Amino acid sequence: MKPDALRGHLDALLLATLDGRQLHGYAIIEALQEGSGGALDLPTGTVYPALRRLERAGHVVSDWSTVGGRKRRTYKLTQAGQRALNAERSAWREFTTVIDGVLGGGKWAQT
Amino acid sequence: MKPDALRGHLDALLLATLDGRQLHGYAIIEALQEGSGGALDLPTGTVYPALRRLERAGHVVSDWSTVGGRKRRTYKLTQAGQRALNAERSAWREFTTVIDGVLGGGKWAQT
DNA sequence: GGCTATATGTAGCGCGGCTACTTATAGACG
DNA sequence: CGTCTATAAGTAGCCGCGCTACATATAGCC
Repeated sequence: MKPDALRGHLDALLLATLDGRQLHGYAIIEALQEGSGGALDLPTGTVYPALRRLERAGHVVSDWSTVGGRKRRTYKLTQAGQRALNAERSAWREFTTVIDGVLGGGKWAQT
Repeated sequence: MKPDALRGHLDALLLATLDGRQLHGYAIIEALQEGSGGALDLPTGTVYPALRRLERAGHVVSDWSTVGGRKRRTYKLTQAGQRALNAERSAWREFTTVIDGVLGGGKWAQT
């Protein structure tokens, strides 16, 4: 998976991963690995700044906790984040429809 | 359609647009508009540099012609470009499968 | 002590799509 | 003729964001 492909879709992935549950950053990375069958292995330098952006945007909120001596910053969606997730999902659907149409429609399109 | 979403997928769109026919840059932009139902309206500052990148990469070749007093640079796929298009198509399929899985798999995934 | 896993974070790079602009011709309209 | 639109190609430079490469810290195992 070329890295550029994620551009503009990372927020959707993070919001979707937090949908209905609260996770800390490290767990989000693992959840993304699992949920993608190993295809997504996002570096911390990608995920942590992205989470802070989402928090600044008001899409998620975070709480600190300590589990087994290790500090965790646990994130969960806000209402605005839930709305943003819905928007991201429909934007994704529209996006794939458009690209699919162009990629497939070259030769064997019938009107 | 947010501009970032295209990142990393523009080459696929251009190659697919040139699949089985030869077009000049301006016509490619129009073909993309048509083929996407108006959703894609790429600025020339996006398309022309991208075509030159594809030519440097050996995926397309261009020929100059003059039609109605206007200069046209007409592009067509090379064999390498055709192969690249196939690769882009399967990469796209894989990409959408992965993202679809994460975006959809949040709550109602069953194993 | 050293290694791995867990956990969070930052500085700075690099690239590619976009904005804004330039150049040029044909044709329509008044 | 002057102006406007459509057609056609191009460049300079901005900007955002995912990535690389670090730094930091604790728990647990050998």
